[in-house]
Amino acid sequence: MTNAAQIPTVNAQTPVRVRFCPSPTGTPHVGLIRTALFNWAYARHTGGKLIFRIEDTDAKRDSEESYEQLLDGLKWLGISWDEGVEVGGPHEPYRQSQRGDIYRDAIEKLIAGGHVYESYSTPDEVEARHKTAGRDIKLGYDNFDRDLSQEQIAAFKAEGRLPALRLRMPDADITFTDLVRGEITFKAGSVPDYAVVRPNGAPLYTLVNPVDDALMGVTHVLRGEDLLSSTPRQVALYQALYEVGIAEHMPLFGHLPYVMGAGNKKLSKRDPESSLFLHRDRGFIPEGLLNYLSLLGWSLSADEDIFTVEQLVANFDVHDVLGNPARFDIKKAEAINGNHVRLLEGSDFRNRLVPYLQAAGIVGETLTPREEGILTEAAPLIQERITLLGEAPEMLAFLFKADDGVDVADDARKGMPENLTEVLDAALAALAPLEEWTAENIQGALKSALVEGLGVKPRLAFGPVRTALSGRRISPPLFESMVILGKESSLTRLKSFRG
RNA sequence: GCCCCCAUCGUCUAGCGGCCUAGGACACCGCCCUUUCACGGCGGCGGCACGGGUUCGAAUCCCGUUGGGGGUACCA
Repeated sequence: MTNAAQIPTVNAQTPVRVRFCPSPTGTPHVGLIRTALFNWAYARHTGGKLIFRIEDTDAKRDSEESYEQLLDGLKWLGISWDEGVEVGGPHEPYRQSQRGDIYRDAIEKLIAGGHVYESYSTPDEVEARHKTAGRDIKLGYDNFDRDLSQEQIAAFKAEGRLPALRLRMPDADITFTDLVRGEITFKAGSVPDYAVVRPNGAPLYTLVNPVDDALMGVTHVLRGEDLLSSTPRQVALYQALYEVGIAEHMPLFGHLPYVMGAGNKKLSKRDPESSLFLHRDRGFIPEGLLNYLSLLGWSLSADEDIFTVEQLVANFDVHDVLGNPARFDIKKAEAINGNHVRLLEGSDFRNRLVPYLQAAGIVGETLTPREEGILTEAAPLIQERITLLGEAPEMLAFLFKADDGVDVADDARKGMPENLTEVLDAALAALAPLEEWTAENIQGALKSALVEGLGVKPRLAFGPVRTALSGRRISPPLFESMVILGKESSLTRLKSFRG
């Protein structure tokens, strides 16, 4: 490591190569997705490449199901990658569990170059040494095995002990310029030699992540702030990798702020709001969720909160990302989603409702022509009334049900006028003779019969009709709903509600 | 303990030395529109953590304090 040539760094001319490299543990977390989004946006903005790599080096925690969910989530959101799992690329394979030979080769080179050494101390022994010396065990590894003599090593081997491999950290400050935080320096000696290979030969994340980034030519490492403190170790490893011919340059690092949950803790996997799929199930649309997520640490301009992913790509630059943690605010996320729902083209909105209607059991797996028709007419009625697509089933169910299948919610029975029966009778009498069943005619007939005729306030006049037809206190616009239902159904429901 | 990061309305943010008596959005509270609920419109509430510098001038630069967060693994 002495007098070694300094590793060159990435400059503004270097074509951008970023990567998203999750470990497949658990269901996709919105913080993870935000990281994927920023990497993707930066790649698209700069005309660079996004590599999608899977860091499944911990067999105990990784799962195939989680891997599938990652793919599902990314595809749903439209976050595409240029190299990686499924699409292939020049650096296959892209799952670290399949790259064992590559790591073995890197390890051999690092050993040959004297950058890593065998460490026989067990964690318990390190802790014990700290305790007897009266030091805090939180100090971490004590570099005990750094300069073991050949005799000591032979003795450990004779005991049958297997060594972990540790990177020899340089005895100098480590400085790098973070893309979102600026220059950061870790003082010499503050980071102990760290393990890169387990005693059983399995490489650790600390090794494989930089090795793969180096091999894949990654230029910008954009990742969560939780990895900030491991950066000096990676910088040191990169230098070693350069010296043994594996790395060509030092990437630029950018640590994205945490996505916080309630209180002052980061949004936990156990926190339901962290689940990408929960949001999808509730009816977030990709446009809305992506818009909201990109607002966590970044902003388009001083006064625009609603924007498209095209605008994001056109304007996104990591240098503009803020370093402070952002709280995930579900209310704001929903409000932004509502804006995007309203922005949807009518037929697009209508079609996106189908899976939610199916999930709620309102319609079957394939819609009947009649259901298709109802949906087409009803969708425009609720597009500006909902913020989440998942609200549609409750609002539209009555249109798809049989006349005798309408349930009346408790709160819909409240607030009925004293003369409920009289109102219903008058409504029936006014509607029955209508020849042209249009919203205008229905409104006119009801208004003159109830509001003007009986002198009932609009709220009390139309409330009973709404409840009779929909069974709900809240519904799509009443007269238009009655048109969709048709005259016969409307009158039938009015009669049966009258009892 | 040590190391590192962060600090503008309740929340997300604009602000990169004078355009700031600090702008927008969400939330909240009024009013208007109105067949319910929404949408939309108008208005209100509400913030530069604190203390020192630097400067003619600081939310903006520097230092410190306080507060919060993360790391300190043979997890990632």
